[in-house]
Amino acid sequence: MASSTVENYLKQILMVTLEENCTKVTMGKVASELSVTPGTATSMVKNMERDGWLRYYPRQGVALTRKGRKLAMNMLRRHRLLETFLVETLGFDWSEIHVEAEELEHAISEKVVEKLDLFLGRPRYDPHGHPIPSKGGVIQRPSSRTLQSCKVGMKLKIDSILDQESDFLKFARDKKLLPGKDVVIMSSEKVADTITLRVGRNSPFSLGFRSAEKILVLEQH
Amino acid sequence: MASSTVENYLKQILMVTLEENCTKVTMGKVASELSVTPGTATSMVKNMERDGWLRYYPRQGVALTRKGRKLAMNMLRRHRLLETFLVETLGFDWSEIHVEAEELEHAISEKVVEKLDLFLGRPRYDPHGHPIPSKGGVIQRPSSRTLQSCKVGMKLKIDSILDQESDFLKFARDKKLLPGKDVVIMSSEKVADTITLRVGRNSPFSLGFRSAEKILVLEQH
DNA sequence: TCTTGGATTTATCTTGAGTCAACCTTGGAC
DNA sequence: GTCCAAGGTTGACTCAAGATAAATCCAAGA
Repeated sequence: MASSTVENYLKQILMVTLEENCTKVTMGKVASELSVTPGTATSMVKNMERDGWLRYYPRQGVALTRKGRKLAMNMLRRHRLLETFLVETLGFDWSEIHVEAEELEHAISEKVVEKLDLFLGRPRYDPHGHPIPSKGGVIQRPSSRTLQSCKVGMKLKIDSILDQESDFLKFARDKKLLPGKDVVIMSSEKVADTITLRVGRNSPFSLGFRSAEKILVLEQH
Repeated sequence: MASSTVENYLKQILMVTLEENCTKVTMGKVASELSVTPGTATSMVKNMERDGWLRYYPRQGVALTRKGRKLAMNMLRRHRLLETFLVETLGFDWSEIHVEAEELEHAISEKVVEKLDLFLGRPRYDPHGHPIPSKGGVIQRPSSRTLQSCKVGMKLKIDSILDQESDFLKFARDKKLLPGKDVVIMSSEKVADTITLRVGRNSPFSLGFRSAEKILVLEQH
């Protein structure tokens, strides 16, 4: 059995490999992602290798084993199903569910997850627009790209928001920057480090590159 | 913040005080209830006194403080609301929910509890027939008595089942021994340690005294 | 070759919860 | 009154998880 700390390590490592589309995650990344010192990350990771969760390549990074990936996917599944439940069923606000789910995901059993999935109608996406892995650990990621990487004039549809910060999510909601919405890039100023965009028929507004990186979009054909 | 161990101690102590209708709970009881050695119970309880959860009277027992009672009631509330949710909403079976709720009750936040309560329509009783404490920690206990303490011929209504054992609950369900059902005591054999009873119009069956003690009933007028 | 920044090692800490076994207390039985 | 058994208390010790700090190490680019 994995402790909740181990579960967190696994989930975080998986999220990095998915986001950066790589296999190995560096120790520095692991440490910062989990807010511990590098030393802690190294020793923790060694124990996790001993328990078969991942492979550890000294000075290079870690890669999940099949077993590790399976549990990590499962954590993601639990997390996203819980978030969906909190919003859809209990009427929570988009911006406050992350922390709650973070707690519950370690306590909820496989059985309950399945019943919950069924009850929610086997949703494919959580309220942030993130895909929910299937029971078997399969996750579909459409070929989305970050908003910041797009050119002026492109017609896009918001795919998901790569951020859990309550403040940012509130801002996003205010600006109607929500999964599924149509967006057009009005201008992009490298010098000013700013992208101006318009969501639907609303008035245009600007976003820093840093923030634009957190928005995943799909091209419209 | 209380650890989940402390939460368990509190809940268990509260349940004993409610069941036995007393104020002080002896250390032996605490130890056996939580399946630890007496020494462990004593030292744990001392820490809990230091943290203001209860009063410890050496060689006599412990009594919850207001703060302790409040949290303990809250644990009961969470537990019973969760059980209700698991049965009513997710369609779990009566007999398998205890363990699940036991885990979740430590992870669920106040906010979520409130939303859940609202979603369930502020239920007063859980699936076992146990009253659910209100947000303020008030619990109504009707003047119920154990089945085993009743006389032959009495007309009774099942109030609740004081047991969480999956096996016993399954047996109870098979025999339609459920909260709300009408029961008549057909005979009671002290020598054979047996009570024979009939639920509704079903065929009579027998129960050992030990088991009969676990059934709370209300007298019918 | 040297430097430097990330990675690793090692020794150490903390905390929470538990055991074991020796030792007390106390409330009846005689 | 005395004494004993049952139950309670104590203290020394264990154990497992995680974490840190600081010294050291390594590899890659100027």
